[in-house]
This record gives sequence, C-alpha cells and structure tokens, in this order.
Amino acid sequence: MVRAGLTTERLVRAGAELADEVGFDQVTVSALARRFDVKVASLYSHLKNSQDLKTGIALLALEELADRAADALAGRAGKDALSAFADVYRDYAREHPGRYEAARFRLDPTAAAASAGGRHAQMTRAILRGYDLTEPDETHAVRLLGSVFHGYVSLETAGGFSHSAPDSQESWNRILDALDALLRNWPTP
Amino acid sequence: MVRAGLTTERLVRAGAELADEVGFDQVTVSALARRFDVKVASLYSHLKNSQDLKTGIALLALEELADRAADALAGRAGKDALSAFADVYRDYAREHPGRYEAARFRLDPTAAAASAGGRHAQMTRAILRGYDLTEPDETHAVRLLGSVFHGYVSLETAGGFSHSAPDSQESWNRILDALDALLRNWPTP
DNA sequence: GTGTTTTCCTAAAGTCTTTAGGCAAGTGCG
DNA sequence: CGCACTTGCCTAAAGACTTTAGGAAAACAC
Repeated sequence: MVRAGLTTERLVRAGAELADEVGFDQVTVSALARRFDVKVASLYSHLKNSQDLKTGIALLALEELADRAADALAGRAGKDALSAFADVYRDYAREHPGRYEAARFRLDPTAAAASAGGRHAQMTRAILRGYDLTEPDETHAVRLLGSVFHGYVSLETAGGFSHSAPDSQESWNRILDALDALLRNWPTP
Repeated sequence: MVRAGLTTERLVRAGAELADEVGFDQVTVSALARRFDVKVASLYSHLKNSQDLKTGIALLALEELADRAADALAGRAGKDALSAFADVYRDYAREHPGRYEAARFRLDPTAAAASAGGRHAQMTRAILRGYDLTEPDETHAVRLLGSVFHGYVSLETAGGFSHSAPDSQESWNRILDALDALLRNWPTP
C-alpha cells in the first residue's frame, strides 16, 4: 500500500490548521488521522501522545507570533512600535483563533523553556526602551502590556465586544493611545 | 436501595468543587458520578449533558464573583473601589482556580443573557463614575479594565509571573496605581 | 393501600487514547 | 541485483468518557 508520508512536522502543521477550523480543544489524534486518511495508531509513531501534539501546535504558534512581532517591530519605536506589536497579537488571534488558543496552552516547564516565550518578553522590553522607565517599573509595565493585549484579544475573541457600541476597533485604538500616554507618564508613588 | 438525593443544584455545586480540585477541563460527568457513588447514567436525569454541567458551573462562578464584587464595592469609590474590585477577581481566581476558569467558559447566547455578566459590566461602570469620563471613553475604559484584570489574573494563574522578580503582588499594586492615574488623566486625542 | 411519579439502575453503542505486535514498503550494502 | 534491515502503517484490543433506552424500586399522593 502507498505510504502517506507522515512526519511529526506535517502532523503538527495540520494540527494547527485543524485548530483554526474547529477550535484548539477539538484537536484530536483521531481527527488528525482522518485528515490524513490513515489509521489512528499510525500517528503514534510520530507523536508521543495527544498532549505532545498540542504542545507542538503551541510551540508553532508561539514561533509564528514571535516572527511576526519581530517583523513588525523592525524600524519602529515609541507609540508606533507599541501599536504595531499590539496589532500583531490581535490580528494573529483573528486570523488564527485556534493557533492563538494554542499559544495560551499551558506548557510544561521543559517545553516552555524551549519556546519562543522568551522572545516575546524581550520584544516587549524593547518597546519600553522608547519610554523612560527604570526597573522595577519596566517589569511592571511589561506585565501590564502582556495583560492588556492578552486580555483584550481573548475577550474580543470570546465575542465580548461585538454587538455593542462603540466599535471594538475604536476601543482598541483608544486603549493604545491610553497606554502610550500612561507609559510616557508612569506614576511614581 | 438508598437514594443519593441528587439534584441539578447539588451536582453543579459538586462540579464546581471538582473543578477547583482538578481543573475545569477535567470536570466530567463520570468523575462526578464517582464522587456521588452513583452510576453515570443516573446523572442524565438531572443534567442534559456534559456541556450543561459546565454551563451550570460557569453560571455559578459568575454569580459568586458578582456577589463578592458587589460586597467589595459597597461604600467605596475612586481608587479604593478600583482596588477592591480588582482584588475580588484576583483573589477569587487564586482561591477557586477551577471556578475562575469556568467563569471564562464560552457560554451560548441564551446562557450568557441569563448570567451575571451584566452585573459585572454595571459594576465596572459604577467604579468609573468616580472618574471624569464621558461616553464613548467610559466604554473604552470598561473594556480596558476588563482586559487588564482578566489578562493579569490569567497570566498569573498560568504561572507567568512566578519565579521572577519583582513579586507579582508588587506589580499588581503598581498596575492599579497606574490605572488609577490613567483614569484620572484619560487622554483625549 | 393502590397508583403515579421520580430516581436510580443495567445495557449498549459510539468516540477517543494508547499500547502491542505484524507485514510490507523503502533503504543500504555486498 | 538481491538480500537483510529499518521504518511506516496496519490490525487488534483494552480502558475511559458520553449519551440514550428501557426497567425496577423508592417516594409520594390520595
């Protein structure tokens, strides 16, 4: 019989597509096998288990997101960099909801260390270099930005801001304005 | 044989406890049946299905959270109200991680309408009455606060801020200071 | 006390995960 | 080229969860 040409790489990539189509939590080894028209057990030569597949998708998503962010940041600073960076997250979540969910998947410490998580933190710090913050305020600000971006995107994706005025896009713009103002004027107690 | 005295109410309540112990996504009709020492099929007289159970837990969590927030807000205004409100979310998530996850569960529109979601939005608006914001800025600010609180709590719960200085509690305090300053000084383009 | 309703049960089918062991398709070496 | 070897996909099977159908006994109503 003709072989399907499975590899871990291809499986993870297809898993990511599947996630975008049906949701990350609906990604299943069985569904993936169906997609390749192959028996379920065959996938276990390439994947340790179901968790392994999900971890793979999460790592892929974090990588892609970091790549896009790095691109967006090139040649920008200040508010410009802040907006571009934030938009990368929001756009990615809208284009690839399943992958975005995956990026929020709780990784075990080993996987987390090997992930692009560090790049994300570094880039956030790079943006803050356009503002006059010193430690520990810079770290507080990193955490604030992470919270706002993740929080907004996840509420928006969950449908929180649809069906009500004003438009979500407008809130997003004004929130970025507000964050810029805040960072330029970070309060000292 | 002696009856177990199951009711939807008791099942949902036990489901919430289970969620706090093993995580919301590990809450299963089977596990719940074991907890009541009863056969699985018996639960289906009280629950439409597994989704129904999860929705019930989500509604319970939203209710509890709204009750706590209402208590915390009583007699407070301004920064004081802001901090108290924010702490309710954070503390609840730390005390009841499973329930908090449940509160983030995507409800179908019918359940969402019947949920305490509206109370949460109303209370956020009440806090903002202590600041000088007019529409549509008030709505933008509601969305910002929701994003920060949800985002911070969910990153913190996922372990994002542990094992690194400064202490998460300190970031939380400084972020609340920053939000207070921002709301007192909301930028107009 | 009889009749009705409610509560829990047994049984069964469908899905997903994961492991064990097998045959055949590709690969490498003489 | 032909052979052994490795790898890739298969069949088989067991265990867990979900959900439905239909039955028996407990609780209740009069």
